[in-house]
Parts: sequence; C-alpha cells; structure tokens
Amino acid sequence: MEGFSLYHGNLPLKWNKVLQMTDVAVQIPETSRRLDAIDRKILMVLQEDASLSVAEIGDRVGLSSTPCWKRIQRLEADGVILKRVALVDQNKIGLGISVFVSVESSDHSDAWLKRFAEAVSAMPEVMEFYRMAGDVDYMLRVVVADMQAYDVFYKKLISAVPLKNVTSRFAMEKIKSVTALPIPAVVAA
Amino acid sequence: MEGFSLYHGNLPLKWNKVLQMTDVAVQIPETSRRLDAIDRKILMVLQEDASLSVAEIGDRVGLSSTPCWKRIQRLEADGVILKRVALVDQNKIGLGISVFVSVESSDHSDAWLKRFAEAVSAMPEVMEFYRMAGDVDYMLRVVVADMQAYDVFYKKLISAVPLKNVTSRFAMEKIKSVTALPIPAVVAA
DNA sequence: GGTGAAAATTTCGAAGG
DNA sequence: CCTTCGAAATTTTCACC
Repeated sequence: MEGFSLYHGNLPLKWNKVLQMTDVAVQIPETSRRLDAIDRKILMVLQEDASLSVAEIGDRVGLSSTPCWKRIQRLEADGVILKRVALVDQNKIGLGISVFVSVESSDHSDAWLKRFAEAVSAMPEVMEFYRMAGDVDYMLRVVVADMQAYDVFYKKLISAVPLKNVTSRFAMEKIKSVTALPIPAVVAA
Repeated sequence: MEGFSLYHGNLPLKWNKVLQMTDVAVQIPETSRRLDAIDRKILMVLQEDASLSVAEIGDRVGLSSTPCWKRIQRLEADGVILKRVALVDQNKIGLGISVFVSVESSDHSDAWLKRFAEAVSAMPEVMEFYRMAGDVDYMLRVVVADMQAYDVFYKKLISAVPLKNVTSRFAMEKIKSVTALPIPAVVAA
C-alpha cells in the first residue's frame, strides 16, 4: 500500500502529474514548484525594480535571458508574482495624511462581517484592511488628502455598519514604507 | 513694490523661470507642473498595471503614444512615479504572518529617534514604519514567516533601543491590500 | 540551461494643426 | 499640447539545441 501514501499528508512536489496520469477529469491547478535560490533572487530583484530588462535581471541572478524569462513567466503563471505596478509619491499628489484605524465590532456574525468587509473594501481610501486577533477586531490603513477628507471617510465608515469602537491614529512622519517582502536569501533544505 | 510679492507666500506656478531670469546661481529644482486629468488617469492605470505598453495606456487615457510617453517620462522625472515594482504573494513565499506593532518610547530626544529610526528601518521584516501623533509613538507593520521568526524580530526590536511599551497585534486575515493610492478622478479648479 | 532570430516595444525626432 | 509618421535601438518571446 505504499503507493497510496503519495495521496496523503504532504503531497510530493509533482503530485499533479501523478494525478494527471490517472486521467482524472478534474481541474488540477498547476502546483508551483518550490522556489529555489535563483527564483528568490529574481523575486528580490523584481520587487525592487520591475523596469529592468530580462537580460539585466538574468545577469544579476547569473542566468542568460531565456531561462530567466522562463522562470519569470512561471512565477507569474503560478501567481507568485501577482502583478507589476507603478508606485506613486503620496505627497506629490496631495495625499498628505495616513491614518491607522482600529475597529471593534459589536456584531460577530458572518453576515455582519460580509457587509463590513464589502463596504470597507470598496472604499478607495483604505489601502490595507485586516481582521485581527485580540482586543482590536479590524485594522485599517487609510490615506486621504486632508482632515476634511478624513472626516468624510470616517462618517462613511461609521455609517456603513454598526461598530462598537473606532480609534483613529494619525501618522506624523513616514519613516519607512516598502512593498518588497523580506525574502530569505538562503533556504534551509 | 508689487513685483516682490512674486517671491512671497504662494509662489506662482513658474516661479523657477522667474528666478532663472534673474541669473541667480543656485540649483533650482524643476517644479512639477500641476497634474491634469490625463496625468491622473495615467497614474491610475500605472498603479494597477505597469506592464502595459505605452500605446495601450494611451488608448485608455485618450492619447496617442507620443504624448502619453512624454507624460510618463515627465511623471518619472518629477518623482511622481517613484518606481515600478513586482508585487509578490506573501503566502506563496511562506510569509504567513502580518503584525501591527505599536511602540511607546521612553525617550523623546533627537538622538534616540535617530537611533531607533535607523535600527528599525534596517530590519527587512518591517514593511511600514510611521511616527504617530497621540498615545502611540510609532506604528509598524511587520511580515514574518512564523511565530518563531516573530519572536526573533521582537527580541531584535526591544534590544535595539530602550522602549517603554510594545504592543503586537496579529492579523488573522488580509481582507484588502493595495498599493494604488486613491487618486481623485476629478479635480476642482 | 543556452543560442539565435523574428516580432513587438520603446524611444525619440520631425512636420504640422 | 496634440497627432501622425517614421525609424533605430532595445526587449520580448519562442523554436530549437
């Protein structure tokens, strides 16, 4: 019965291929191969500068263009790379205020959460929105032009669904802000 | 004396040209022209997808390639567009934990702030780091692989400089997370 | 993983409304 | 400031080893 162990617990890296060989007629998402050191390097580079040419990225990670390009394609297909975006200077477009908002809810039902999540997600001022463990139920990072705009946002927030408590903390100075995730340079095998 | 009013209070849009005509031998940074509706559209598009071709962006904002390209060049030169980056899926690279950390400092001197800011900025786990107004002095958003990694970070943090209070709040679910700033579609003249 | 080459884009300059 | 028309340089993309 050892063969069956392939289908339990930790699936082997290429379990999808195994399943495909059985002609199962279900949609099998391509599992992403474990990222090796070069993939991680590519991600580190692209997280800092996505305007580089494939050849330049290849140079930096020690690969020629084609294999580098293929890895990038795979990382995108696997959803490891979500998208490429331009980062804009908040102050240069007049969005001077960042606010961290802590929310405590009065209602913990699924229906309430659904309504709250949809309402808050739809607000463009909300750049991050997490459900939390502990004393605070939700945490938001909000960006607005000025206090008047924040007041508009605040009223929108508290009128969307019933809330027990809302605490707004205003940022005076942005000391660090990055989009690059801390990818460990070396991976223990 | 009306001429002198040009050099006081709200400077006119092209004050740098005015100063240049006086042959002042100082470095005068090119002021960025106020962003018009098309510039804002370009920024909105590029904040969502920086992999589009200039021609495609031009189509979406109602411009042919050349002027669209020139505007993008200018937005980059002016620093409105900071850079282009790839966004990576946090979970796909094993970084499962997001933590919001509130810090109260015991020391409010410049020297302390400098040391603290440098130490925290150097930590790759810290993705955002703000100095706050009010009860909390600093707010951090930290990303780590697991609790053990968070413990390592936490010990690093509290041993870097003396702190009065540190509160860690753990995220259970990321409901929304965007890098696109909320650029108002229409601007009042 | 590498080479090479076709196809597509980028990057500008020029002429004109 | 926009449009269209090039056209060279660069990059992307892919067939093949």
